[in-house]
Amino acid sequence: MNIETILTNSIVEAIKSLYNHETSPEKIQLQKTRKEFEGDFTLVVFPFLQVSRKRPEDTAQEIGTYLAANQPVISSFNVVKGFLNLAIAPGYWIELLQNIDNDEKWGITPVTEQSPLVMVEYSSPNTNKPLHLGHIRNNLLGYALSNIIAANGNKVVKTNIVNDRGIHICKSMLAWQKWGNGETPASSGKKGDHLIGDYYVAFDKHYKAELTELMEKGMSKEEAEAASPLMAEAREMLVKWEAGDKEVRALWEQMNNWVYEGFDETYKRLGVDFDKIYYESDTYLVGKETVLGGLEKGIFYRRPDDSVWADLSGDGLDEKLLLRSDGTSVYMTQDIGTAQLRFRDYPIDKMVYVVGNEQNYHFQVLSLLLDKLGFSWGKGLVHFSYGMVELPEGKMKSREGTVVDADDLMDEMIATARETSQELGGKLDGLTPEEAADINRIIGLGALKYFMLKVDARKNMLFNPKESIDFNGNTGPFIQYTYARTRSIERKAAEAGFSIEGMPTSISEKECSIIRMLNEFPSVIRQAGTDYSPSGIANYAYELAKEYNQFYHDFSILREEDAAVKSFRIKLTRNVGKVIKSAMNLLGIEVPERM
RNA sequence: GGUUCCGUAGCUCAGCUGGAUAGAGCAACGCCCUUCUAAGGCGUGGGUCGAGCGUUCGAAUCGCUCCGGAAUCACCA
Repeated sequence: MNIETILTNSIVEAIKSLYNHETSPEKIQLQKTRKEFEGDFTLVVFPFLQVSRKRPEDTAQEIGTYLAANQPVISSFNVVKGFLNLAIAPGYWIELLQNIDNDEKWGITPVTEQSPLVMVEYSSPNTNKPLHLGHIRNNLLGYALSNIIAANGNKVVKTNIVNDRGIHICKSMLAWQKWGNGETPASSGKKGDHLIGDYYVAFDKHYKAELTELMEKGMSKEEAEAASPLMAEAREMLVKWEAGDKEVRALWEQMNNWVYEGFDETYKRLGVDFDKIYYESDTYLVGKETVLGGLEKGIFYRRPDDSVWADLSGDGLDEKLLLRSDGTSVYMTQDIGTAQLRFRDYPIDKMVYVVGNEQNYHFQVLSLLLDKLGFSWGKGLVHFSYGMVELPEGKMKSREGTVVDADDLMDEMIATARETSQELGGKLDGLTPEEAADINRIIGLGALKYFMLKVDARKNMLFNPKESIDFNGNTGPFIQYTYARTRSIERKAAEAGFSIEGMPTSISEKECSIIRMLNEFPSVIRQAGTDYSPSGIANYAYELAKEYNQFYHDFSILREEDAAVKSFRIKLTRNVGKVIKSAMNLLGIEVPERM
């Protein structure tokens, strides 16, 4: 049984015995004792003053005396104002460490046949430009979230909806036809997604030039936009695409495939993956059917101009367009279609959408619409809404060239890790160039990933490419470094043929504190699964690493004379490593064996 | 204007189901490598937790009002 549960039960018992009053375990406020006080757990006694009818100090003293006499796990206690600090007997901590050591998957809830199925959608790129910094946050959050949900005993299906159709991709296609001279990823050496992105930019450049020209001839901006031949061509291409024009479709497929090859490379490098990918070109028609079905059932209504709408005023929202007057789909319709397909493919119990907070309203509406259409998980869908990544200059704007490209950023991170390794000197001696490169990759990406994941996902975050990423302090590399140390200790203990001989009779406060942290891990995972909070795991990993580094600095482990103490410390080290690795795995951050 | 979210140290962020003197890291300054990894450890300085009112034994945390910032309210996706 969990130590906190044991204490809580004893406290309930104490209150009953001392004051003849029944309390429920939820009312017991038990917290970690703060560093400046002595003890492991602290009971706040203020809530019991009413039943004890005594001063806070006296009440705490009474409860403490009772607990010390009746609960063998408690070795001593002290009272500060209304706070009862309880110290746990070393023997119990030692036993706890043993239990943790015996559990290979400490904190992870196994998945069974009966486990609910949670589908997590993330990434959701457009196929007209490469992934950027915002996508990185999305991908890392989505992947980490999937791991956390799985660790809480759910079946997880990771999914990606690719926005592969629409005017945006037509723009790239048109530009490529006009100015591409048949350029391919192979001929140019460019990644496919970057190649297509370049043509998207080229379209915009020519379009802008065209507008300027038209406006110089005296047109207003609106008139120029309407008259632009380039835009007209793009729209015409979209119409052809919708009509299934062979030539357009062939070009579309070829260009999209280039993009997918590029995306795959980026995803692989980022360390994220998907179980099932959906394409909007497959789902948008299904969405239209579903909406028309809803229209027949009277869930939606048709306006005189033939457009189809949902009236959500009963739910405190506005009316929402679902099909344009020309019968074509809008964004919402496509999401409904995607939901429909997914529901056919999987027995979904819960759906999680990892999408930026600019779409909060969209998902509020989607939830209501899906519910009205009869999807059991519609009402309970989770929009995991994350904040924007901002640059020192403000928001990223592709037109102004202030986007931070995902591939470039990863390159830079790895290069920085390499430079730092070299500066520190001797770090990667004795390794092959391949091994060293791999460690630099792990560290560089670890820094990036941890930086993105440690902050509360809901909040907008600031990313300063020059200053934000550091390798010291509260960073991924610090945690990785701590892990590498634990592995080094383990290796050396193994080389020395060290065997476990007995257990110490007393342990230091720092050691108690570390075990208390290891003991917390399952509830940290549970909490992160409840709040959908990767940052909770990240901050925990940092705290644990910091605690261990202090311990490492102050205590000798391998040079300890007493065999029992030594084996205890090695075991502690091993489990710190195990938990750090597990936490980092949940976040999708690799951890190096040495660095 | 309506709705939602955010405001904590110079900077980046924790802490938020109410609990002790509000914590880290970065940046600045000062110590510690003959020791299992110094990507480390120790120390110093730095705060009216946006403002005010309320709830109570107790508020960064809960409620209300205001001030600042962001997102959204499209026959765009």
